[in-house]
Amino acid sequence: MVHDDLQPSPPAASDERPSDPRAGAFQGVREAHRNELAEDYVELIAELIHARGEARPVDIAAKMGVTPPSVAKTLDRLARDGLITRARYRSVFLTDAGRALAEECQRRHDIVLRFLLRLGLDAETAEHDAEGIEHHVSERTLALFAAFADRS
Amino acid sequence: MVHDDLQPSPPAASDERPSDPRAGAFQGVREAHRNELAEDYVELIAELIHARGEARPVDIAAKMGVTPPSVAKTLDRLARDGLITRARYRSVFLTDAGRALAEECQRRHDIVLRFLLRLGLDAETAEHDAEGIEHHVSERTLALFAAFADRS
DNA sequence: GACGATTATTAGCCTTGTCTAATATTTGGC
DNA sequence: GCCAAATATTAGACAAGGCTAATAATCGTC
Ligand SMILES: [Mn+2]
Ligand SMILES: [Mn+2]
Ligand SMILES: [Mn+2]
Ligand SMILES: [Mn+2]
Repeated sequence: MVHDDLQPSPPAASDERPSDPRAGAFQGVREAHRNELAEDYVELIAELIHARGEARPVDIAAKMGVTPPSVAKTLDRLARDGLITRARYRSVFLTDAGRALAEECQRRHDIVLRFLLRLGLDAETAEHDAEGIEHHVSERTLALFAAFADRS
Repeated sequence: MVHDDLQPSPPAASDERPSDPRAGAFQGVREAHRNELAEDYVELIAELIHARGEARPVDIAAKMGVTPPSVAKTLDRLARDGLITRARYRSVFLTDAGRALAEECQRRHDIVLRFLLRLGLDAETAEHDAEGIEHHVSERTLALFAAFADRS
């Protein structure tokens, strides 16, 4: 027996837990939530820079509905992750990676929003729901949303 | 000057931050995320009880894709919040409140899922996206989803 | 250019939600 | 009924993300 493996192990599957099919969906949601705050921040920062020429913590705090210290801590994480650059007491800038992410998020946000409006939702509810839904829409779903939003 | 108020304060608004209109959307998303895990758990517990007669931590862990200790800690919070009852080393039961929440979540999950399928999405992606989207769908949006899913 | 108001940061606290390692309990097979 | 395997719990670590209070820096105005 040259290489009698003896493991009746399930068909490989590197290092996951038993992984009920359902588990994959929940893991995907947790993954989305890990990226969510960064996505909303870079998107907002891009908008502030576009609208006012700069993104200041005080404005980020007002738009996000959190306190300035919460913004400071989050910005530190974004800088650590290479999405922004910042100097003490100065406004915030996007790195190339941050700008790329922001554009991707803006595109996705826009599609989801237009989709909800097209479905017949009022503007305020559409914006409210889009802010959460956008992070849980696969590329495949996004394509269907876009097609529906743009249908004649 | 009997009662010269001197506060040019904004039109009341109890105790919120300056609250850009946008901030409300983000606050709503944060609120949804605070309820999310409880919702997924009670929904899953209800399903396990229906399918197998009981909800055991080991099965919850497999379906959620997390470790048993994570389940244990979450179940403690659910018990603290009055959604389940449990005895050590025994399976888990829903309270009336937990059962009510589970039914509400099942209804919502089902509508979102049927909507995505109706839109043309494959089953696996639909289930994946629905697991996240369901927590960010207002009652108003849900009604539109249901109408679309059930349209002739 | 000094000074008060605004803005930013720091320090420190708290909860949630994940994990691993160790321990306790239950259960099924003999 | 015993014992090993399966299951559950506990202990403890850690990161994220929110907060308040205190401090530091900047800015606008005179
Ligand atoms: Mn968002
Ligand atoms: Mn879910
Ligand atoms: Mn669900
Ligand atoms: Mn979410």
